[in-house]
Order: sequence, then structure tokens, then C-alpha cells
Amino acid sequence: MSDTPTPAAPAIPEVFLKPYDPAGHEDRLYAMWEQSDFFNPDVCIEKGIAAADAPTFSIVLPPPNVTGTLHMGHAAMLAVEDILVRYARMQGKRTLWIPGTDSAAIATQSKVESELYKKEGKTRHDLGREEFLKLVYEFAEESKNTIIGQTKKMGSSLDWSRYAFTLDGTRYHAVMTAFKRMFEAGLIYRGARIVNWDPKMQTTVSDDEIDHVEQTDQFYYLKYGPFVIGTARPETKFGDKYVVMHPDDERYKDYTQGQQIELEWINGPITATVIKDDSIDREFGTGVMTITPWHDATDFEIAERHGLDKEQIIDEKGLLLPVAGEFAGQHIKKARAAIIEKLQQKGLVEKIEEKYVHNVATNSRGGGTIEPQIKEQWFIDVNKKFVLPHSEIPGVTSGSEVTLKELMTAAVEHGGVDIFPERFKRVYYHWIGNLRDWCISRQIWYGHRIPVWYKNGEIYCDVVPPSGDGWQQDLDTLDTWFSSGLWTFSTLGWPEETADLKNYHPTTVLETGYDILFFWVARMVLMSTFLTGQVPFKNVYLHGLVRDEKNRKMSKSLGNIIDPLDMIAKYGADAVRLSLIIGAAPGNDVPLSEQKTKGYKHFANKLWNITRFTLTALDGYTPSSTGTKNASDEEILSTLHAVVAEVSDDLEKFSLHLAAEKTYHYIWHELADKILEESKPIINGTDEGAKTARQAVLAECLITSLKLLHPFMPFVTEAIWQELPTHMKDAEMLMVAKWPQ
RNA sequence: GCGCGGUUAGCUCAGCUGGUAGAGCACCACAUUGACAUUGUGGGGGUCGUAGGUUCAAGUCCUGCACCGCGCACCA
Repeated sequence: MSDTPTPAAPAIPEVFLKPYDPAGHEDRLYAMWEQSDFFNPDVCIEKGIAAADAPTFSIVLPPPNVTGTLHMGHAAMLAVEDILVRYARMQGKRTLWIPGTDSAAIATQSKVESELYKKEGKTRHDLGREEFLKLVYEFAEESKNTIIGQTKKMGSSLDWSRYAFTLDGTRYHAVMTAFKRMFEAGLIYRGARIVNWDPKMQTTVSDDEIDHVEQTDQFYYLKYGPFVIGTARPETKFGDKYVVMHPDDERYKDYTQGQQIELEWINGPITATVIKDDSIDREFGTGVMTITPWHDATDFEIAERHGLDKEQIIDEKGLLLPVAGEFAGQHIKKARAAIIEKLQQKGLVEKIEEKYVHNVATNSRGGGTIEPQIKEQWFIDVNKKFVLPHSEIPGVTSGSEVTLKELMTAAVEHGGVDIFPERFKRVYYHWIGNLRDWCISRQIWYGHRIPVWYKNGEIYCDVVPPSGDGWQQDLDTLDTWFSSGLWTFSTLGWPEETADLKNYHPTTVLETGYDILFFWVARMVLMSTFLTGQVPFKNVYLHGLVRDEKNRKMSKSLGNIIDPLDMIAKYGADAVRLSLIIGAAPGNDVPLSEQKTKGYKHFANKLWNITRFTLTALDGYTPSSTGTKNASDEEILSTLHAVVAEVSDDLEKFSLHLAAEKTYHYIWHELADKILEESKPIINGTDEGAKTARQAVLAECLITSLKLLHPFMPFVTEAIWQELPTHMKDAEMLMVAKWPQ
């Protein structure tokens, strides 16, 4: 507080005579903050708000997809991160929170494609690669602007001067460099493997991007020579010439490995070969199956083990190939009934089970049913040994020989990366244990091109295209998670050795939803440890999913979606933030209801009135006035200091839900209900010494409460701060005031 | 099949390193022209899923079981 004598008696600013109106303040305050440039740590250092050698605190915002608009999940994420960031900033740390958006290749392209088809009845092939990409870029740009606008509405104190997009120039350079380095280390290879092919989107997708959807189909028992085989997919069976059974299955002990059997099949007589493999489940169906190695991952593995032929039956569009004989050229969906009819005519159908419930793999990013195919694709080898030249990763020494899997495990095991809540560490290890090589190539157009060129069998990989004629670039683009995996350091200017990189990497916290642990968190660890020798972040804070008051997922079909912008308009961003924090233990889903948000709007108003009352009580008070504190004054202050200690401690431990609840509880039920009530007779009394002492206490309670609450409810606290007399404040803006110790 | 959670007041959930149960909402009664259109005080309500175990002491640690949820894999 200032010690210059000020004229007494702060008149109550008129604004307090009406209830707090969030809409009347929020945009104005955000503009004020933005104009101050205090979201940028460089400016904070320049203005002496953070010392040049103060500890740093950095977060990169999980970049929302440029596919549309923000939902409550984004709002929760922004609330949590802004709380951490505002707390750090008030502590005088060099605090950086970097905003950005993600191209979300498949999701975005798929959205634009479907809009194009709806509006003009055209496909991307009608437009051509260049024209189509123009459309995607326009869409992405528009939705980017929407998202930025919404992000600001939440009060997020992001440094917009460092805004990044996964497809912009700096990130392009990072992605190309990353690919080149991994390629040169032999960690990226191209090979023919069975992949998840989405015939609708005409691209591969990674294992993690698949959702298994329950579906009921017919299940057919077909006579295959002396055997009966079960299948839900007769349309894949044309080329089946291996019949597989468990080696210990007594029912088939008379058949021997390699035995050849002549039999009548869909399009005439064939020769089948008996294969014994212990991956066969004797309990399922008849315990015998035929295999289609080109279109099934398990069959592919059996074929690999026994060195069997593989033949493609279905093309990339889902049409049957010439092997299907009279059915060639038909779409598999349509062909099924006709195939069964023919089999029935030939007497090859033993029986049909009508209601067979099974899971069908679908592309979770808006695509169709997955049809496995063997294709030449690019992979990252997670099991290959290589030498990591430079390591700052706990548990990994420079120059040691490791695999990417080992790096990912070590980063967490030795405490380089701490995960909250703790239980997700086990989930993380479990995922790594099951991890297979990561297919990184996609056949869509929107995204980073693979920086590889071919000429006469020669392969060239570099950040820039090769000189000379005749080189053809690889047509594929990279999985969007490849570029997202670089996010913590590509946003800081890597591969250039920038000051930002030096100051802010590894980042302090990565805050995201637990549903994205594998897609993103694990891949950032992979990329960062290999490419920078550092962990990407020291802490991972996983928040839950926002659900409705009945604990159901919010979805369009249930009609229970609560739009954050609607809620902000009705109750203010502060109320929305608090309702997403209180009751939200880390990693647990958050039940949200409009009622809850409304309750916190009341709280903002309560604080407003507390201020009004306090300023009235401070009439005539100046900081230079002295009084004599009595025991009750001291007790109020020591309670206040205890709350400060507890809230700070909870914030350090990422227990934001507890910190918020305690602050709320203190302000409403301690400060308002008890302290202010008890102070009324003292303020109205005749003992001037006691009155002055109490005024000083009330002033401190108010100022400290505003500071404690600021990270959670930045708008109403700042709005109040702006109305307080200068002598009560240690900074022009509450946003950069000092956190109480 | 492998793995991870949850089960605490009518509802939604907190409860960290073990010391005789908490919040918000809802409900009931009373007070209040109040700094508060959005107020206060008080109250009812829980053998903390279940059976054991460790301990002077268990909602909290261990084991089994039941039910609910989630993730991964498989599904010929």
C-alpha cells in the first residue's frame, strides 16, 4: 500500500449501487488486459512485474481443432490452465501460456468434404488437390477466428503474440526437421503392413483412432469341404485357401499341417491347405476358420507365421476384385446377400444365425467402417535400438542405447514427468506395453506432406526438396498427431535454438483431458525425448470430461449440450469457470448444470456487495491512520493468513477444486457471514481506536480475498480492483498484483 | 481376456500422509426493509457397498466378494 497521505473517504463508486452485471464488464476488462501486454512475459520483465531471473512457468494450450467451435470441455481446460497461469503470474514468475490451434487433418478435411458434398454435390476429386485445399484453408481460418474469440470470452490470459498453428511456417519447419532426423536415425521406415483403411475417407488411420461400435449382423455357417466355418463376412472369403485349426483340437486330429483338400467353393473347385495354429479359439464357432490375410490383422499374422500367400480381395473403394468372379466390381455391402444366395443354391450354407452381436471397427474421426488392407505405409519403429546422443531425461544417460518405448517409460518412471492423478501412470505404462509401430502416413490431402522424394529407385529425404529434375514427392501426408507431438517445443521455435526454448522448455504443466493421454501426451513424450533430449513437460494434469447433471456425456443426440457461450452470456465467464472447477477432482468427470453456474453468479454478486459494504465501512479511513488491534482483530488476520497458506498449498498441488472451494467458503461464510457482521457494531461505535484498527483489518481482508479469488474469477475481482482507491492497491491491475504470502 | 476406477446425507460429490464424518444443492423451522432483487440463523438426516484382516484407533491401509462405470485387446 502507498504511504503517501491521501485524502480520506473513498466515496462509494456508483457502480456498486447496482447488482454486478458481468456482461457490462468482461469484454472491457479483457481488452484492458490485452492492451497492457502483461500476458507476454517479456513485457512483465520489462515492467518489473517479474524479475529477469525469476523462475519460469510455462504451459502450451492443447490446441483446439479448427473444426468448429468450443464446447464445455474446452471451457474447462481454459479455466484450469488460466487459474494455474494467473496464480504463477501473481507470484512473480516469468509466466508463459502459448495459444494455438490444430489442423486436425482428418477431422477437418472430412468436415469440409461433407459440406462440399452437401452444398454442391461435389467430391474433393472434382476440385483437385489445390482447389480443395484452398477451401479447407478458408474453413480452417474462419473456425480459427471463432475459436480465438471464444477463448478470449473465457478470460484466458494467453500470450497471443506467440500464437501457433500446426500448419504454419515455423511448425512446418519443425515437422520437416523432425521427420528427417527420425528418418536418418532409422526410426522411420516404409513397409507393406496391414493397416486400418477407411474406404470412405480413403486413408489409413492409426490404431488409437479406431472406435469399436457394436453391431448386429447375420452369422453364417458355411460348408468348406469337410469343415464348417463360421463367418459374418462371406464377401471376403473368395480367396480363402487355408483352413486353420488349433493343433490340440481333438475334433480335427485326423487332419495334418500342410494337408491338401479338394473342395467346392463359391466360384468352383479349389485346393485348400490345412494349417495348425494355436491362436485359434477352440470355443468359438466350430473351432475352424479360413483366413483372409490381406483384410484381417489376425489372419495376416497367421499368414506371416506360416509363410502363406496373401491375396487382395477387396480394393480401396470397397469393391470386389476379379478373384470374386461374377461378383467382381460389386461393392462388398451389396454383394453379401447375393453371395449367400449363391452359396445356398450350391448347398454350402449349413445354417444362419440371425442376431450375431459383434464389434465393428470404425474411424472415430468421422469416417466409415474400417477395412484392413495391406499397404505400403510409413511407420515409426518403437522397438528399434538407437543411441540418444544428448539426454537431460532422468534415468537416461547421454549416449545410451535405447528404444522409443524405453524412452517413453523412463521419462515417467524416473520422475521426469509426473502425472496427476497418479493412477494414470499405470494406464500410461499399460498402453506403452501394448504399443505397436505407429503408422504415420495418411492418404488425405490436408496436412504436412511427407518430405520424401523418389527417382529411379533412389530415395531422398530432407527439409527442402532435392535439386534437379525428375524427382517425385511422396503423395501422403503425416498423421496430425505427428505435428501435435512436437507441440511443446515447436511452439517455442525449435529447431532453432531460441531464447524461448531455453527459458520455457521443458514446460511446467501439460493440462488436458484423460481421454487424450495416448493420442497426444504419450506422443509428445516420444517426440520430445528423441528430438530434444528433454521431457516435454514436468507435470501432466489430467482433467475429467464435462457431463450433465445426471452424469451423462453431453451429446447432440441426448440434447443435453450446454454451450459455454450461452452460459457466459447469462451468468458471466467467472461463474462458468467456477462451476467447472468446484467439484471437479483431477481426472474425475465434472457434473455440470445450469443451476450450478447460476449459483456462482450469485457468488460474484455477493463479492460485489461485500466490497460495497467494506468501502462504506472504510469511510474516513486512510492507511496512515493507526488504531489498536485487539485479540479479535488478530484472530481475523490469522484466520485469513491460514486460508492464504492453504489455498496456495492446494494450488501448488494442482488441487484446484479444493483451492476454489476454500476461497469460496472463506469469502461467503467467514468474511461476509461472520467478520462483516461482527464488525458492524465496531464500525458504528464510538471507540475510534477500535474502529480504525478494524478498518485496517477489513481492508486487508478485502484485498487478500480479491487476490485469492482472482485466478478463479478474474473478471469480477478485476472489476472491483479497478474501483478501489489507489492507496489500497499494490498494482494498477489485479492481474499483476502480488500474491499474498 | 488384460488393465483402471467408483460404491460416503434425498441429489452431485469432497475427504491429502489412518485419530470418533464434510460441502453445495434440495428439504424443514425461524429471523430479516437487510451491504445483498442473488439475505441470515438453526435443524433433520449417513452403522462411509459387503465379508474378513492389520492397528490402541480404519471412510482412509491389506485381502476376498457384489454391483456400476471406463480403457485396451479379441471377436473367424
